[in-house]
Amino acid sequence: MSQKATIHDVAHHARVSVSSVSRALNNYPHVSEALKMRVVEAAEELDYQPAFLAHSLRRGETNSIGFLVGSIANPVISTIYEAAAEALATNGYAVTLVSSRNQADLDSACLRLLASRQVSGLIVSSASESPEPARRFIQEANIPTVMLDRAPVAGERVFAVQSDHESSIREAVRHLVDNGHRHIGFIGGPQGFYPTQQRFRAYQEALAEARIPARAELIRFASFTETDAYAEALLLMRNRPLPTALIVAGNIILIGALGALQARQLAVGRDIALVACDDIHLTQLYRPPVTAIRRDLNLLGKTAARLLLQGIANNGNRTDRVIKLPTQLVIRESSDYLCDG
Amino acid sequence: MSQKATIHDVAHHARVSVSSVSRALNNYPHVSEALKMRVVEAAEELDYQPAFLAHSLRRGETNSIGFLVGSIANPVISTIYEAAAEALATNGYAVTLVSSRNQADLDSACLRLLASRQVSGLIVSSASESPEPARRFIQEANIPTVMLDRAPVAGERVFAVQSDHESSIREAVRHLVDNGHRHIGFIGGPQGFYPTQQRFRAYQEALAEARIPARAELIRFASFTETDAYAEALLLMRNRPLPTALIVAGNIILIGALGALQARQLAVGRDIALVACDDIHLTQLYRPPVTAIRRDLNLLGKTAARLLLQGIANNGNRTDRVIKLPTQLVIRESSDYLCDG
DNA sequence: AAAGTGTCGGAAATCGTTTTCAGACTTCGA
DNA sequence: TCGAAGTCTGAAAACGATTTCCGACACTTT
Repeated sequence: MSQKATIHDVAHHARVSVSSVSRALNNYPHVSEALKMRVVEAAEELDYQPAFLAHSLRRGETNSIGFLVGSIANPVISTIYEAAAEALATNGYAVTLVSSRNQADLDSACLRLLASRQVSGLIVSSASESPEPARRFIQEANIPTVMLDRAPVAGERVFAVQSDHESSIREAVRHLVDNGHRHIGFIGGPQGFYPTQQRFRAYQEALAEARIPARAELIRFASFTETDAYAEALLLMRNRPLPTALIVAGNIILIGALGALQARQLAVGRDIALVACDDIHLTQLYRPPVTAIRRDLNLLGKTAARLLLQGIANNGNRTDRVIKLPTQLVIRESSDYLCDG
Repeated sequence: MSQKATIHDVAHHARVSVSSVSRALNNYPHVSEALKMRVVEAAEELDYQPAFLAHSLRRGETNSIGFLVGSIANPVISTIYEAAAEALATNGYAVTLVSSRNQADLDSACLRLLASRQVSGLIVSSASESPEPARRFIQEANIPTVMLDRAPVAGERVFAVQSDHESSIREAVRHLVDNGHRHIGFIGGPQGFYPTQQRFRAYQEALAEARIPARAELIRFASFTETDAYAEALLLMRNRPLPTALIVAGNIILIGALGALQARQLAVGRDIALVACDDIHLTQLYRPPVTAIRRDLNLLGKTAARLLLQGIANNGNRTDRVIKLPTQLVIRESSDYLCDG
C-alpha cells in the first residue's frame, strides 16, 4: 500500500524544495522555525524515513559497526556483545555480527566481508589469535578498530580493551600454594589464544616466585570444544603424582574438565582443588561451588563501545590506546581448604 | 595508500566502458571472452570490490538480514543464532543482530530500525510475545520473515519454525505421574511468552488426563532474570504440602530454581524431582544430573535460515508456512526415582 | 540608497553502481 | 545482395539521498 516515501514526496507535500527538506531534517543552520515545522509535520504524516542506502552512499558512512567473534555461543562473549551492542545502539549504530566459527583462518575473510560492507568501526574478538593476514588487514584498512581481550595491533586508529588476567592468576596460584599445594595443573585454551598466553605466563611466573618447579606434564592446552577439553583433562590426570590443584582457563575448558574429574571419580574440593577463569553460573551452582576469576563483562563491552565511538569521532586524536580492566578472584569451596598431600 | 578503486578506474584501466565492466563482472550474456578477460584482469590488478552501498542502492536489496532477539546472552538463543548465521553467511548474506533487551515494548522500534536498513529478510525471536504494534509492523512491512519459536503471524511472506514443546512436557508429566508424583509444580517464563504458553497448556492438559487437579498455588511465572526466578521459586516452596516435583521452563528459570532449592535445603532427586526445559551443560554436570527436554538447536537455526532463504527467493510461492521440530525428553537422576510421598 | 544578512527555491553535481537504450558490427538465410 | 536477426559495446539514465551554487527576496543597518 504505502510505498516508502522519498524526500521528493515530503517536499511536495510540505510545498517546499527538496534541499529545504534535507536542511530541515538534518538540523542545518539558516532554516526558519516555520519551515522546519512544516517539513517535520509532512515527514511524520508520510512516515518518511531517509533511505539508508542513499543516505550512506552520499555521506560516506554507514553508521553501522562490525563485530567479529570466534563464537557467539560462548556465554562470556555473548554477554560482552550484549553490553557493547546496547551502548552502540543508543548512539545510533547498528551492528552486524560475524562469527568465524573458531577457525582462525577465516578471520581474514570475515574482516574483508565487514570492510566491504563499509562499516564505520570494528570490534574484534575472534577466537584464536588472528594470523598475519588478518592483522595486516586491520592495520591497512584504516577502520577504527577495538581489539577486545586480544593482542593489540599497531595502527593509527586501533585500540584495545583487555582484562587483567595475569594478576588474578598470580593471586590464584599464591592462594593454592598457601594452602599447601605443590602440584598445580593448568589447562589452557589454544596456545595462540591471547588470554591463554597471558594466563599461562602468569601461572609460570607465580610458580617460579614460589620456587615451585613447573612440571611440564601437568600443563595442557585444548581447543574450543568441550570434548577436546575433556580429553586433555583425562590425559593430564594420567600423570603421577596426581596434581592436587587445577587451574582451568575458560568456561568451555571448565565444562570439559568437570566432566573428566567426575569420570575419574575425583571429588572437587577434596581430592583436587579447582580454579576457573570465568565466573559463569555453573561455578556458583556446582557443588561444591568453584573458585573463579570474576570480571565485569558489562563494563568490558561498554568500554569497548566507548573507545570505538571515541576513535570514530576523534579521528585520531589523543585517547587511551589500550585499557586494562581489573579482575577479581572469588574464592569458593572448590579450593578453600588445606592440601593434606 | 590505495584508495578503493571504483568501477570507473577498472574501466579506464581495461580501456572499456563502465557498463561493460559491470556486465563482465556480473556474468551477463553477450560479452566476449576477450573483454571479460581484460576486465577480470584489471579488476584483480586494482583489487576492485564493488561498493556495497551503490550496488545495493541500485539493485534494491542489501543481501543482509535482520535478526531480532530478546537477549543474545541466553545460551539457547546464541546457539540457534550461530547455526542460522552460518547458513545465511554461506549464501552470501550478512546478518545484523539487534537485541530488544527483553523489553517487549522495544520490539517495534528494533524492527523499524532493521526495516530502515532495508534488510532483505527478518528472523524474529524477541523475548516476550511481541505486542500488537510489532505484529502489525511485521504484517505490513512485507519483508520475508521467520518467526523463531514464536507465535506465527498472518502474512503473505511470514513463516514460522517452532519446537514441539507440548509433547515433551506431556511426556514429562506422565513420567512424573508414573513415578507417583501428585503435587507437580510449574515455573514458567513470562505469561505472554509463546513457549511458556505452549508448555503451560501441555502441563495442564497432561494433569487433566491423569485426573490430577491442578493446584494454582504451585504455578508461577517469572521474568527473564535469575533473581526473579529465584524469588518465584521460593514463593512456590512456601505452600504446603510441598510439591514433590517441579517443572522449570527455560534455562534462566532453571538456574534461579536450583539456587532456591539449595537455599531451602531441598535435595534434588530425593526431596524433589526436577525437570528442565532446556538441555544445557548445567543439566548434565549438575549432581544429580537433571532431566531435561532436548532439542536440536543447530537444526532449528538451519531450518529458520532455509525457510527464510526460500521465502526470499520464491517470492511467495508455495512452501511450508510453519514447521514444527521434534523434542526429546532425556530422563536423568533428578527425576528417575519413585516418589515415596 | 546602497550594502549587508538571513531565508528559501531551483537546478545540478555527486556518491558508485546497475540497467536501459540505441548504435555498430557480424552472421545468416532468402 | 539485402534485410533481419543476433552479438557486442558505449553513452546515458536511473537509484535516493546530500551538497553546492546561485539567484530572489525581505529585512535590517550604515
